[in-house]
Amino acid sequence: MRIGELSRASGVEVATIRYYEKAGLLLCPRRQLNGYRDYGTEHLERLAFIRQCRAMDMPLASVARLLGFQHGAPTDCNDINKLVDEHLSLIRGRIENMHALEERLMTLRARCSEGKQTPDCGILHELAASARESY
Amino acid sequence: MRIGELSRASGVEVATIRYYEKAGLLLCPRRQLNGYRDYGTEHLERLAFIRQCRAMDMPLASVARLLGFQHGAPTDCNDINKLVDEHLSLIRGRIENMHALEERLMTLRARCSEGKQTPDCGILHELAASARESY
DNA sequence: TAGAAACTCTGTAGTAGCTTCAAGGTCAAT
DNA sequence: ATTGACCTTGAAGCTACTACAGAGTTTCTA
Repeated sequence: MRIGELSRASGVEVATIRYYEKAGLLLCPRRQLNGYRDYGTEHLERLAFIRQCRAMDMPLASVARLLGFQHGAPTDCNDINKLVDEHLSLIRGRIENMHALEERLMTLRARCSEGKQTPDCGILHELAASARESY
Repeated sequence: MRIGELSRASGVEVATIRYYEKAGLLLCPRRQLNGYRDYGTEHLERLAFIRQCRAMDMPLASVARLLGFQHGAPTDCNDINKLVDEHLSLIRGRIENMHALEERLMTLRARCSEGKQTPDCGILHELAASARESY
């Protein structure tokens, strides 16, 4: 399978596949006589695995660790649980942040209505005021 | 005021202040005889304004536009409202994503319990399975 | 069979928003 | 005199790609 086919099968862009190879996440495939990369189903599996992890916004370093667990010698899998737990709290932290942000933006947005001029814009005034309060 | 003092007053790191200057967000301050940057309160104000915007995760390009509105000629402020509205929907989109992610991670996490070995880890199996389903 | 289109290769640079580093100059206190 | 804290610049590193340049290969179409 050439890289374009792998790309279509996996839904991962060609350039990204090469990037993963360089980053050590995807094993180097053998080459055809013309130098083209020649992938097998094991590459597709691995790439799809990476895609699943990335869809959950895991950093590539974590994906690499999971791949290590998957293909390495059997170990206690507490580290895997921990990795997922930590990622979960990261996401939850972000959600909290985003909610606070949403609140802040809604309040801010309510400060200005249509048809005003910039010197009277409640948004700019609010931002400037809270800036002054911050120091 | 030297850069370290401005940094302490604003809560923005020295290197970041210089970065903002290079990026054109912060006006170049005059220099002392020894070449040190010499800031006034107007810089502190502006920097604090930037910090407020960044705390709401606005991209620097948007911050630059807001600064332009703040210090430029008076205009209709619909563009400001629009900028905030768009940022708000961006944040809301992210929140939705994050919630879906949280769900997915919780389900994933529930697949494995303590004291297992990697070949029996439900997390790895689940990830591999959904990878296989994806192509 | 010629030529165009689609594919592949490598290496490099660009993106956002910083952070860190290297190598040096300045200044106050000991 | 020297230590330590501060300042200067420019360049590189970070994440995870994406885009481009310039070249070679394969495949389709006229």
